[in-house]
Amino acid sequence: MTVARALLGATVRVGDRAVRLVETEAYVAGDPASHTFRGPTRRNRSMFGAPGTLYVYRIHQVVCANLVTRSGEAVLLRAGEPLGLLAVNPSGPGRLCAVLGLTIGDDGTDVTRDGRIRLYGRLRRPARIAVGPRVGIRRAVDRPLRFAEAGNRWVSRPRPSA
DNA sequence: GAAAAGATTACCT
DNA sequence: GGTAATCTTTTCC
Repeated sequence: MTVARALLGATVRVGDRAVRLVETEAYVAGDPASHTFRGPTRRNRSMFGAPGTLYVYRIHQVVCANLVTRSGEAVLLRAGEPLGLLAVNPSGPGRLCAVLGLTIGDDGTDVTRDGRIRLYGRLRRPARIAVGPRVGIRRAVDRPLRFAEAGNRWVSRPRPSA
Protein backbone atom coordinates (compact mmCIF):
# COMPACT_ATOMS: atom_id res chain seq x y z
CA MET A 1 0.00 0.00 0.00
CA THR A 2 3.09 2.15 0.05
CA VAL A 3 3.05 1.87 -3.71
CA ALA A 4 -0.61 2.82 -3.85
CA ARG A 5 0.23 6.14 -2.20
CA ALA A 6 3.31 6.64 -4.36
CA LEU A 7 1.24 6.21 -7.51
CA LEU A 8 -0.94 9.21 -6.68
CA GLY A 9 0.16 12.00 -8.95
CA ALA A 10 1.98 9.63 -11.30
CA THR A 11 1.14 9.62 -14.98
CA VAL A 12 -0.12 6.60 -16.90
CA ARG A 13 0.09 6.71 -20.66
CA VAL A 14 -1.51 4.25 -23.06
CA GLY A 15 -0.81 5.01 -26.68
CA ASP A 16 -1.51 8.72 -27.10
CA ARG A 17 -3.77 9.04 -24.08
CA ALA A 18 -2.56 9.86 -20.60
CA VAL A 19 -4.00 10.53 -17.18
CA ARG A 20 -2.56 11.64 -13.87
CA LEU A 21 -3.61 9.20 -11.17
CA VAL A 22 -5.64 10.70 -8.35
CA GLU A 23 -7.22 7.61 -6.80
CA THR A 24 -5.98 4.08 -6.10
CA GLU A 25 -6.78 1.09 -3.94
CA ALA A 26 -4.37 -1.48 -2.51
CA TYR A 27 -5.02 -5.21 -2.55
CA VAL A 28 -2.52 -7.10 -0.46
CA ALA A 29 -1.66 -10.71 0.37
CA GLY A 30 -4.11 -12.30 2.78
CA ASP A 31 -6.75 -9.72 1.90
CA PRO A 32 -10.20 -11.36 1.77
CA ALA A 33 -11.28 -8.80 -0.80
CA SER A 34 -8.42 -9.56 -3.15
CA HIS A 35 -8.81 -11.83 -6.15
CA THR A 36 -5.65 -13.59 -5.00
CA PHE A 37 -7.10 -14.51 -1.62
CA ARG A 38 -8.03 -18.04 -2.67
CA GLY A 39 -4.87 -18.71 -4.61
CA PRO A 40 -4.01 -18.45 -8.29
CA THR A 41 -6.77 -18.99 -10.80
CA ARG A 42 -6.98 -18.64 -14.54
CA ARG A 43 -8.21 -15.07 -14.25
CA ASN A 44 -5.80 -13.65 -11.71
CA ARG A 45 -2.62 -15.41 -12.86
CA SER A 46 -1.08 -12.15 -14.01
CA MET A 47 -1.52 -10.76 -10.51
CA PHE A 48 1.14 -13.22 -9.43
CA GLY A 49 3.50 -11.98 -12.10
CA ALA A 50 6.50 -9.70 -11.78
CA PRO A 51 6.14 -6.20 -10.32
CA GLY A 52 5.01 -3.82 -13.02
CA THR A 53 2.75 -6.36 -14.65
CA LEU A 54 -0.69 -5.16 -15.64
CA TYR A 55 -3.62 -7.15 -14.28
CA VAL A 56 -6.79 -6.41 -16.22
CA TYR A 57 -10.01 -8.19 -15.43
CA ARG A 58 -13.58 -7.97 -16.62
CA ILE A 59 -16.53 -7.56 -14.30
CA HIS A 60 -20.13 -7.04 -15.34
CA GLN A 61 -19.56 -5.37 -18.70
CA VAL A 62 -16.58 -3.32 -17.64
CA VAL A 63 -12.84 -3.80 -17.26
CA CYS A 64 -10.59 -2.64 -14.43
CA ALA A 65 -6.81 -2.31 -14.41
CA ASN A 66 -4.34 -3.07 -11.64
CA LEU A 67 -0.61 -2.68 -11.37
CA VAL A 68 1.19 -5.57 -9.69
CA THR A 69 3.49 -4.41 -6.87
CA ARG A 70 4.58 -7.75 -5.51
CA SER A 71 3.58 -11.27 -6.44
CA GLY A 72 -0.02 -11.64 -5.31
CA GLU A 73 -0.45 -7.96 -4.52
CA ALA A 74 -1.62 -5.15 -6.76
CA VAL A 75 -2.93 -1.62 -6.89
CA LEU A 76 -6.29 -0.92 -8.49
CA LEU A 77 -6.33 2.22 -10.62
CA ARG A 78 -9.61 3.87 -9.74
CA ALA A 79 -9.52 7.36 -11.17
CA GLY A 80 -7.32 9.83 -12.98
CA GLU A 81 -7.16 13.40 -14.11
CA PRO A 82 -7.16 13.77 -17.92
CA LEU A 83 -3.96 15.18 -19.39
CA GLY A 84 -4.08 17.09 -22.62
CA LEU A 85 -7.41 18.19 -24.01
CA LEU A 86 -9.41 15.09 -23.40
CA ALA A 87 -13.15 15.58 -23.14
CA VAL A 88 -13.52 12.46 -21.09
CA ASN A 89 -14.43 11.36 -17.60
CA PRO A 90 -11.94 8.88 -16.11
CA SER A 91 -13.58 9.00 -12.69
CA GLY A 92 -14.11 5.37 -11.75
CA PRO A 93 -12.28 2.11 -12.51
CA GLY A 94 -14.37 1.14 -15.53
CA ARG A 95 -14.38 4.63 -16.97
CA LEU A 96 -10.66 5.02 -16.47
CA CYS A 97 -9.93 1.87 -18.47
CA ALA A 98 -12.32 2.95 -21.18
CA VAL A 99 -10.61 6.32 -21.46
CA LEU A 100 -7.15 4.80 -21.63
CA GLY A 101 -8.30 2.20 -24.11
CA LEU A 102 -7.29 -0.68 -21.88
CA THR A 103 -8.92 -4.01 -22.67
CA ILE A 104 -8.78 -7.56 -21.41
CA GLY A 105 -6.13 -8.09 -24.06
CA ASP A 106 -3.75 -5.89 -22.08
CA ASP A 107 -3.81 -8.33 -19.17
CA GLY A 108 -0.32 -9.52 -18.31
CA THR A 109 1.47 -6.68 -20.06
CA ASP A 110 4.79 -5.74 -18.47
CA VAL A 111 4.66 -1.97 -18.12
CA THR A 112 8.40 -1.74 -17.66
CA ARG A 113 9.01 -3.29 -21.08
CA ASP A 114 5.98 -2.49 -23.18
CA GLY A 115 6.19 0.67 -25.26
CA ARG A 116 2.47 1.43 -25.56
CA ILE A 117 1.69 1.40 -21.86
CA ARG A 118 4.02 3.39 -19.68
CA LEU A 119 4.31 4.93 -16.23
CA TYR A 120 5.87 8.30 -15.56
CA GLY A 121 6.85 10.01 -12.33
CA ARG A 122 4.77 12.58 -10.60
CA LEU A 123 4.07 15.84 -12.39
CA ARG A 124 3.27 17.44 -9.10
CA ARG A 125 2.92 16.06 -5.66
CA PRO A 126 -0.60 15.72 -4.24
CA ALA A 127 -1.23 18.47 -1.72
CA ARG A 128 -2.89 16.09 0.67
CA ILE A 129 -3.71 12.42 0.48
CA ALA A 130 -7.11 11.26 1.66
CA VAL A 131 -7.43 7.74 3.02
CA GLY A 132 -10.65 5.82 3.30
CA PRO A 133 -12.35 2.42 3.05
CA ARG A 134 -12.41 0.76 -0.34
CA VAL A 135 -15.45 0.95 -2.55
CA GLY A 136 -17.67 -1.67 -4.12
CA ILE A 137 -16.30 -4.72 -2.35
CA ARG A 138 -18.15 -7.03 0.02
CA ARG A 139 -15.26 -8.32 2.08
CA ALA A 140 -12.86 -6.45 4.37
CA VAL A 141 -14.87 -3.32 3.61
CA ASP A 142 -13.44 -1.45 6.56
CA ARG A 143 -9.79 -1.63 5.65
CA PRO A 144 -8.46 1.88 4.88
CA LEU A 145 -6.62 0.88 1.72
CA ARG A 146 -8.09 3.49 -0.59
CA PHE A 147 -5.97 6.51 -1.39
CA ALA A 148 -6.89 9.66 -3.24
CA GLU A 149 -5.66 13.16 -3.76
CA ALA A 150 -7.69 15.31 -1.38
CA GLY A 151 -9.97 17.78 -3.09
CA ASN A 152 -9.34 16.59 -6.64
CA ARG A 153 -12.47 16.86 -8.77
CA TRP A 154 -11.80 13.58 -10.56
CA VAL A 155 -11.88 11.40 -7.45
CA SER A 156 -14.85 9.10 -7.78
CA ARG A 157 -17.72 9.12 -5.33
CA PRO A 158 -18.07 8.57 -2.49
CA ARG A 159 -15.07 10.70 -1.73
CA PRO A 160 -12.93 9.68 1.23
CA SER A 161 -12.81 12.37 3.84
CA ALA A 162 -10.10 11.28 6.26
C1' DG B 1 -23.20 -28.67 -17.05
C1' DA B 2 -25.60 -25.28 -14.15
C1' DA B 3 -25.80 -21.74 -10.61
C1' DA B 4 -23.87 -17.87 -7.98
C1' DA B 5 -20.94 -14.01 -7.20
C1' DG B 6 -18.52 -9.79 -8.45
C1' DA B 7 -12.63 -4.47 -7.09
C1' DT B 8 -19.29 -1.41 -11.72
C1' DT B 9 -22.35 1.90 -13.61
C1' DA B 10 -26.62 4.00 -14.58
C1' DC B 11 -31.11 4.99 -13.59
C1' DC B 12 -35.37 5.05 -10.57
C1' DT B 13 -37.72 6.39 -6.20
C1' DG C 1 -30.22 5.21 -1.14
C1' DG C 2 -31.59 1.10 -3.63
C1' DT C 3 -32.01 -1.89 -7.60
C1' DA C 4 -31.40 -3.57 -12.32
C1' DA C 5 -28.47 -4.51 -16.28
C1' DT C 6 -25.26 -7.84 -18.02
C1' DC C 7 -21.52 -11.35 -18.61
C1' DT C 8 -17.29 -13.74 -17.39
C1' DT C 9 -15.01 -16.56 -14.04
C1' DT C 10 -15.42 -19.54 -10.32
C1' DT C 11 -17.47 -23.20 -7.77
C1' DC C 12 -20.40 -26.96 -6.83
C1' DC C 13 -23.26 -31.16 -8.26
